[in-house]
Amino acid sequence: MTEDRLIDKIIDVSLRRGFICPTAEIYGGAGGFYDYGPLGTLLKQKIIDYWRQNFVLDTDNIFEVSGSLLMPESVFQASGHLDAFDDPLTQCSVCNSMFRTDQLINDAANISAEGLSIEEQDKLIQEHNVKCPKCNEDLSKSRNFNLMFKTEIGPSGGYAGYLRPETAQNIFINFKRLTAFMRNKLPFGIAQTGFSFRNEISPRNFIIRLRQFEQMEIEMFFDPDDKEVSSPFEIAEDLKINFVTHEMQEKGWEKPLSLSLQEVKQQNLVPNDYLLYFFALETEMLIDFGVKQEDFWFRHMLPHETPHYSGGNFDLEVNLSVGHKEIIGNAYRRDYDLKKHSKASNSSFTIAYSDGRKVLPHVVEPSLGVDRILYTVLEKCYREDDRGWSWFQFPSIIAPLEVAVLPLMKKDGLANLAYEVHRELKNSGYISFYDESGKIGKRYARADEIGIPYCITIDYESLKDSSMTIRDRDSMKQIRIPLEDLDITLGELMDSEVEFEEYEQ
RNA sequence: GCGCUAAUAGUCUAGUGGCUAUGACUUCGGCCUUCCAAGUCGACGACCCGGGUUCAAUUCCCGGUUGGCGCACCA
Repeated sequence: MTEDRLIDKIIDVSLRRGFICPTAEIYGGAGGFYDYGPLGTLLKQKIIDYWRQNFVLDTDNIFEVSGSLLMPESVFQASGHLDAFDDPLTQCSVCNSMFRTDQLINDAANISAEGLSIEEQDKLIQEHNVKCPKCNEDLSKSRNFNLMFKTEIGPSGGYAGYLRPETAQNIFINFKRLTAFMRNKLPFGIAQTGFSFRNEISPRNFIIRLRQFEQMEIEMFFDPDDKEVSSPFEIAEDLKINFVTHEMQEKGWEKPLSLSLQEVKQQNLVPNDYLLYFFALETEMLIDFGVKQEDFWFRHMLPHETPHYSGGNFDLEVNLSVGHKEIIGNAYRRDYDLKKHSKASNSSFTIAYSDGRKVLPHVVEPSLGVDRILYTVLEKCYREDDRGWSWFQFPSIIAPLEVAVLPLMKKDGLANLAYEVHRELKNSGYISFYDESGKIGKRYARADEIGIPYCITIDYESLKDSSMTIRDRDSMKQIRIPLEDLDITLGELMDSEVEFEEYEQ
């Protein structure tokens, strides 16, 4: 058991306790698709709620929208996804290795095959006698592999549609409506959460690489001449973040730099201050979710890792048991998307100032992977002892179930009173769970395993004076409080306004 | 997508060309029980899918699906 990899333990408890399971499992499943069960859904909802509150609602100039998952081909023609996601692949006839045709041509003949048709590319392979780089044998005819899911809209069949490969495009194509709503004033942000789809060649690692995944994104539009954030966006200059520069990657690095946002700014490590604004929110979010700061960093992506139009991409990477994984991408997309859609749709996306100056906004995009963040939380909150028992040390703010109400025993009216308390907690808005089966110790363990932070126990003293105990998951200690204080005390504990130890006397 | 490998209750696992396919834990019900999974009685629950060989396939063969590892891919 202890030899198991951490991810296997996470999968095991996910299946057993209703967090996550494979989609269509009884029919053999489908690679890259997972369903969220009761606890997984609650946990995911809490993650999204946190993002909505802290990234969107707490800021004046950011609003959330909700766009279609399926959109017509013209959108992706304009966005570039149809070309960029459509890779011609060729295969060696002997060793069966797969290669991207355009890259082979580029490597072997030093010709850019970008934009050429698949037939033209195969012709170039023949003309230049390009062979398999591994075993020098003949290559098969190329075939296209498109990472987007295609379907048809309507009954006639002539109107192609695609599932969106990122949430962002909804926002760019609605830009005129959105600027009107924002009364043509920069800066502003448009947020969106929802599913995106990519037909990945090889999904791996549970919910780390999925074919259907959920994103939380903001497109932050600003005047490119105005690199510093303006009100109401303020930067927590003293906040320290972990950062990996281009230079460090060239030399080889072991530990990221710990820099204050002010230092990052002074050293010109990022192209604009909006990135810093989101670095701060992302760092605070992960810490609030129970991830230690030493376990994640922002890495300035190398030029070959970013699209040509990027003004700089900064991945938030986490040190997970399955390797260093990107769970958040911060992309400075400049005006690439607006420019493309403006041209393709023949509409103007510029914003005019009163002095007559016109500007096409630039955009910074913090793109948060919900599933990857959720997996990170599961892994970083997972605890086990030498008996092999495990539990999740979820911070209250994301615990799927917030409180369990347990009668010490079922008999003597303890169960009835406990159930009443449970109903009252539900009425007060807590996500409360009632459990009366078996023994009290077993029920504590069951509650711990799924990370319930507090258990309310109803005992014989409760029958006399309506008092009850609150048990803290992490210390296993208990305090006794009167019924009338339960709501407030629990609320203070959940909000971390008061530490559990302070209630002990 | 390629190569290697695996697939038996919710989880982990034993085993077999042939009666009714092990065991543990979990779950549910009962008894016991005045605070941290270990007492007791009982119950539910499985051979990944399709084809082939065979009198008979969970077992052997072929194909597929899914997972793991490696390669490739990841604008």
